[in-house]
Amino acid sequence: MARERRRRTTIVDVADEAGVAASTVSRSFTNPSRVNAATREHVLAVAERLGYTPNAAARALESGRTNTVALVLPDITNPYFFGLIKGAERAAAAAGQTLVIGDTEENPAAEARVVRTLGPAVDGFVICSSRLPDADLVAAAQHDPLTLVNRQVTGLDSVVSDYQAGTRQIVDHLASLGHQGFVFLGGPPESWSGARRWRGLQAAARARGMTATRHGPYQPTLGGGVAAADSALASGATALVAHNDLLAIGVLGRLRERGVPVPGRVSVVGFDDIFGSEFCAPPLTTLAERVREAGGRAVESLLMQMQRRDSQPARLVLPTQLLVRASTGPPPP
Amino acid sequence: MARERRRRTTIVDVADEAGVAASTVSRSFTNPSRVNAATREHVLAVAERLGYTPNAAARALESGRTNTVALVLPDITNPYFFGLIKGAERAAAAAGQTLVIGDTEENPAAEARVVRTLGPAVDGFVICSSRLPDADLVAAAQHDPLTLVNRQVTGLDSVVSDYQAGTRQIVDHLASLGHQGFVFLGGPPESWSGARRWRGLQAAARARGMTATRHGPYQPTLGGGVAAADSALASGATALVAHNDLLAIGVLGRLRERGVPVPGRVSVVGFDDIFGSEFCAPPLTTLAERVREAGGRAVESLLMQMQRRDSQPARLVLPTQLLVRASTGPPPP
DNA sequence: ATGAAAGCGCTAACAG
DNA sequence: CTGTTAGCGCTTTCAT
Repeated sequence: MARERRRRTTIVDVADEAGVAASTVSRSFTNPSRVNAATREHVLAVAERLGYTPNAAARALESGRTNTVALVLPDITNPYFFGLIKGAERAAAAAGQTLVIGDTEENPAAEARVVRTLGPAVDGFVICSSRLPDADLVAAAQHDPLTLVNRQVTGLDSVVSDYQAGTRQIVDHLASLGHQGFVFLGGPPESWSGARRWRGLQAAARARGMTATRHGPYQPTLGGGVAAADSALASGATALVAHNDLLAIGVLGRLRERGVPVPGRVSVVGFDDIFGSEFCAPPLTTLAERVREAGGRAVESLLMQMQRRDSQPARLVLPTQLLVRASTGPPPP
Repeated sequence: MARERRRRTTIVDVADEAGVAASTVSRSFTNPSRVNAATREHVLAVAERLGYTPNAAARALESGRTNTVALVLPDITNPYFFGLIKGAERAAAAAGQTLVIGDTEENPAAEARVVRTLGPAVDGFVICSSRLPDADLVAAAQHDPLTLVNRQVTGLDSVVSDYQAGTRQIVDHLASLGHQGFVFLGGPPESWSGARRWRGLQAAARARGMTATRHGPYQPTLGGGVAAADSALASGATALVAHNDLLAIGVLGRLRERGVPVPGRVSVVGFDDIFGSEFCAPPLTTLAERVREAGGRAVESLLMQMQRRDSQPARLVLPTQLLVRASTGPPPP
């Protein structure tokens, strides 16, 4: 069965059919104010009738603007990023931009490659949880507008969560329940946000006179929860704060497996409020970030940056919110 | 603080620096066989030194190929699509293609718009769970290569799951536990896969001499589970098969809220094996689809289709697998 | 094997 | 307000 493909309608086809010059058609689309309203209406009608769609590649070639922004992140399937992606996608769509997503597989080399190859094809980058050294990020920003999420680098735009306040909320919560200390189940050592979380927890614990011990690093996955739970249990801790919800849910699973009551014997706190943390067993107490907003704001900041070039870098810090669910309670007597 | 941007290196820069013509540089990249090996090596070295990256837009303009494929789906944040996205992304990357994702917000008009505007910018489409009528899909395929996921239309490439076998597995499982019938909690009436699922369940039930009743339609979300659970409970059913896991998990939540033991009083089965279905309470028995493979195969089928144009449409049917977890058991005595 | 030249579809001066 | 004229960076004949 033959599937033929029609040649796509170009601006010239529309111009001929409408009896005007190609540039008038172009202006009718991109610069409506500089064309007679009646002419424009006619052109648009003809374009519509012919099924004309501007060719993005051609437009990009001339104007240099691709109307495409790239969202680069370590792993699309990590539920932490879902909201981020959606937020970025919405913001991009609202601004008439196409969003391409680059998955770096948690790999710095792949990340560098993605940024390099996508460079000429996009107007700018939103890079999340980058694994690249500061210098590389600064260098990349030389070529293309750039906004970081979950990372701050001097001179670059960024959107991060307020871990200082957030970790204090967690520690206050545990303290108010009567816990004397907690174990932090650490994630990857290179994780920028992991470091911030731990630092915040330490500071808040110190201020409260609580003990804070770090275990790990563990894989920030469900599977990582097994070792993390066992280690924490052996330490006799009454409260566990996990690097993220994925790990926390894994910990919960392991504890159930070992018949350890939560929160009767240990309380568990996570970070992120990912999909699933409300219906795992027991529902997880966690520090929610405004990930969706972060994604949206990052794109907006990027677009803004493209408008007025030389300005102060925008550093956004988003508030966090502690969701107290069923995985935390008083320590055992 | 001024952030300057360097002009990007072009093919001409490389040509000048290497002392050859631009066309030779071009050939060195895209047609290695038609250039002297030594020249090519030299050109490549110079390109590397200058940090040259081909401009995709310019390349697309001339060649017509954009090396970009679009993945169009109703909702990026729906966990059902995570694996699909990842699979598609991997397959695209492996083939040197960029993947852009179009979110249609479950909206046929938005879907049509996405397909139309993305058309000239991509080499082809993978459209998942399309809400568009067959005719529109066929029309779209006139312009661009197209592969459908979760949908079959005569003459078009498609990748779907084997619901016939899958639903039989579900029904056999329930029968083997001693259930005499079940209630199907339906999703959106327009859902192609929902219709297939129900049809398969009915057929399998008939073959087994079981009763199958459809309730709904319900929103295929966690929230939809409230009404679905209440309605099913009122009917006195001993087993519920939900339109998808999202709904099933919502049902589980509602049942717990009402103090109904699962599977003691009712068994619950879902579809999809989404993230979370293994750690909800109780872990969900569900029919797993090979979503990741589906995404990958769809992209591959698309790429294949772009090579040899007029051929038989490829219709792929992927096997499913019943994951028996803790939400199903014998009916109450 | 390589170079010169002609566009791809569109936008952006520059005239008129 | 609109048409003409150059290209954007690259690929692709067509010569050499």
